[in-house]
Amino acid sequence: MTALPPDAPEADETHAATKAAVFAAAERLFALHGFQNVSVRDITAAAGVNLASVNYHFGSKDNLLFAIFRRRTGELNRERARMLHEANDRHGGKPPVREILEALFAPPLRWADPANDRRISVQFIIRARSEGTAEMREVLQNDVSHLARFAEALKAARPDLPAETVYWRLHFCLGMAHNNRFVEFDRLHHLSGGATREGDVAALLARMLDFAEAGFNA
Amino acid sequence: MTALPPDAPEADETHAATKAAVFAAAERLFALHGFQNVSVRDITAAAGVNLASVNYHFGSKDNLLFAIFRRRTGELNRERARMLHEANDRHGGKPPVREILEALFAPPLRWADPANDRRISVQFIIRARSEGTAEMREVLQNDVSHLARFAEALKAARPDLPAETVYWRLHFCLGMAHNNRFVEFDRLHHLSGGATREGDVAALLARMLDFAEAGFNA
DNA sequence: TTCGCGTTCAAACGATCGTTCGCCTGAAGG
DNA sequence: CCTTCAGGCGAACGATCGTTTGAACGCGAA
Repeated sequence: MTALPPDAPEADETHAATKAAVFAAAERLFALHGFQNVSVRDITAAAGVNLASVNYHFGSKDNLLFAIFRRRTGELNRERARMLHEANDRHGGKPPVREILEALFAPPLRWADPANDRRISVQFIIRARSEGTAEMREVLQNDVSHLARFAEALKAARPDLPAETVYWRLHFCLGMAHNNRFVEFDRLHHLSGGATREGDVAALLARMLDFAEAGFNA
Repeated sequence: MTALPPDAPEADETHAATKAAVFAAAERLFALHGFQNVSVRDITAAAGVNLASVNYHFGSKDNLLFAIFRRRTGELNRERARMLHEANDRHGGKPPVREILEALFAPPLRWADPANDRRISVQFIIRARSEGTAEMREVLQNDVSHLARFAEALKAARPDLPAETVYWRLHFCLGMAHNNRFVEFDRLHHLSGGATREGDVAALLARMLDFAEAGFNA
């Protein structure tokens, strides 16, 4: 019997608590230990469900990772686009550089707040970007079309800059954003002798915007 | 076997060509596909040696990764320290921010030059930072003491800035440096429609320094 | 009740992994 | 000559992996 799992496309709000438990446990374990270092048995054990649940509800371990990545990146991109849209409305379609970069930096930073239950999702996304399988590059292509709106907004905010300069500086900003991992925070905390704390996300956002805005307007 | 002139820059005690072949093949495969995605059989097949060679010459697969990481990070840190030392000599012990950051950015960028045979080593280091095992954190601790010299130099160049601000901005600069992966370059190239090329490392270094210097002096 | 169906369960399968074992080669040293 | 031994070789071991199987369970509908 080739029983295919009932794959509801987006609104998979089925009554199966097992699927949600697997999803949550997998996201957490992947974010903490990496995709390859977490086995299906680890996931199902942490979720308190049967071993076969992963393949039943998601088809395969790769599909599970893909499903988590697709949902979280979709949520993140939507929130970024919403903030960019609001900045457009506030400034008649031509927001300044700082507010464009704020729409890029603020969503993942707010998620990374220790009081936010999405804190683990940011770590998952950042880690998935590094260990991305070839299957996830198609989502990254969609991510490119999403970033294009930020590039256009930045080019409109600084029409005097060459386009390739805008692209490179957007690349530098993305590097800053993707570097906000637990490991890097720990190293920074150890380097500074405890002077730096990432707990205050509002202060960290201001620091990032100060740095990135000045760099972009160099 | 008589001691033949070691054209390979490895400073190993043995004269076994097999060990060097394993080292080179493993570094290349790890950099391209990641640590977990490369098996010992892949390495030995690419090196044209026997399967048992890895465990004979390096003890284990983890030790092999560790040996490559230790050598490459040592070389990179030494070159960075040398450039920082030269900048100190040029400016009487108080070099400006831009030259400090150049000592941080230039070595891995020069290695990443397409004409440089160390190009793959930079990709290995960057990838190893992301997938680092717990065994490699001790090397990262040594890396912290290495970065401390850059932090001190930056604090001396900008004594008006709070120390924690210097640490955070150094963290941002490291994020910029660690983001120079093939995947990110490809995405940037695709986003800009081909307007950005990373081939000219001198131009890229200038772009990074323009951005980072302005951000640091914000 | 009986049936159908979605879901969960224990158990195993086949593949791949890192590692180890025993044996063979070939040159150095007496 | 024989001995020694580091290095290379094929073959296998034990473990773990993702996945599949077939039966059992729970429950609404007929």
